[in-house]
Amino acid sequence: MKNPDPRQVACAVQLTAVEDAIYVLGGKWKLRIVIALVTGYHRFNELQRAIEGISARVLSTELKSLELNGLVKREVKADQIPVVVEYLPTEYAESLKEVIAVLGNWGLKHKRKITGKDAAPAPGKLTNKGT
Amino acid sequence: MKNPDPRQVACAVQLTAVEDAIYVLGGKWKLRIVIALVTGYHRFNELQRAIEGISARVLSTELKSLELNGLVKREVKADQIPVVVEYLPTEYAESLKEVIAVLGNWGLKHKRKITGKDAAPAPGKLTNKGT
DNA sequence: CGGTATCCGAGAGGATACTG
DNA sequence: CAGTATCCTCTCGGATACCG
Repeated sequence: MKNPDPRQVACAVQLTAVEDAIYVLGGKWKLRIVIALVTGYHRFNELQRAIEGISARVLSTELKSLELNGLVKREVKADQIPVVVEYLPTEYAESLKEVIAVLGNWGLKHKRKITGKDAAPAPGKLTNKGT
Repeated sequence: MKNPDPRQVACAVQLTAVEDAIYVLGGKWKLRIVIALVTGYHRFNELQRAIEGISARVLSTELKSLELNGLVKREVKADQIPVVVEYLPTEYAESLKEVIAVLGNWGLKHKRKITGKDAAPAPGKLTNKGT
C-alpha cells in the first residue's frame, strides 16, 4: 500500500548493495592486496614488498579479514623444510577482477582529468571508517 | 635495462590506478552520495533523508570533496524566494555509473554468498582511512 | 531550509621491536 | 621467512547545538 516511487526503490537497493561491498572491500588496503594476490604474489613478505607502504601488522590483519570473507586461503606447506606459507586467492576472488578493472580504469581516467598528468591533489582524502 | 616481469608492471599499474580511485571514492559515504545524486536527489535535506545515517556535517564535507573532484556542481537558485540550493551530478559523474553497478552487483552476490540471505557479518569492518 | 561549529570517541593503520 | 606485540597518532565521522 504505497507503490513507492521505483526510483527510490532502485536507489535504496543500490545503496545497500554498495554499502555491503564497501564493507568488505573498503579500507585502504583490501583491494590492493587482492590485486597482488591474483597477480601471483602468494608469500607474506612477497606481498609486503609488492604492496608498497603496507606494514606487516596491517597486512596480517587484512589477510585475515579477506580470509573470513572467502577471498583468500591460507595454506601451510608443512612438508617443506623451512615451512612455507602461501596465501592463495580463492576462485571466488576472481569475481573481483571486474571490480578491480572497472575501478582501476576509472582511477586512471580520473587522474588524467584532474591533473593533466598525475599525482594526488589536495582534495578529500579517501578514507573509510568503521561500520 | 631490466625488462621487468610484465606481471609486475601490470600489477603496479593496477595498484596505483585503484589507489587513485579509492582516494577519490573511498570512505563510507562518497559513492552512496553519488548514487543518491544520480538517482535524482538534489537538495541537501533530501539527500540527507535518502542516505540513511549520514549527518549534516559529514554530508556537507563530502559534497565539498565531490565538488572538488568535479563530480557534483553546487547551484544556488537565487531567484527563488527562500533561496534554493541544488547539488547536481556533473556529466562526469555518469562515468561512475559503471563503477557503482559493478560494485553493487558484487556486494549483492557477496551478501548472498556469506550469509545465505542478508545482513552484515562480524568480519573485518569495512573501513577506509585517510591516505 | 541549508548548512556550520564544537566536542568527542572509536579504530584504522603507521613505526618499531621482537619471536619462532 | 612469517608473523605478533605494543604503542601511538590521526582523522573519520557521530552527536548535538546553533545560525541566517
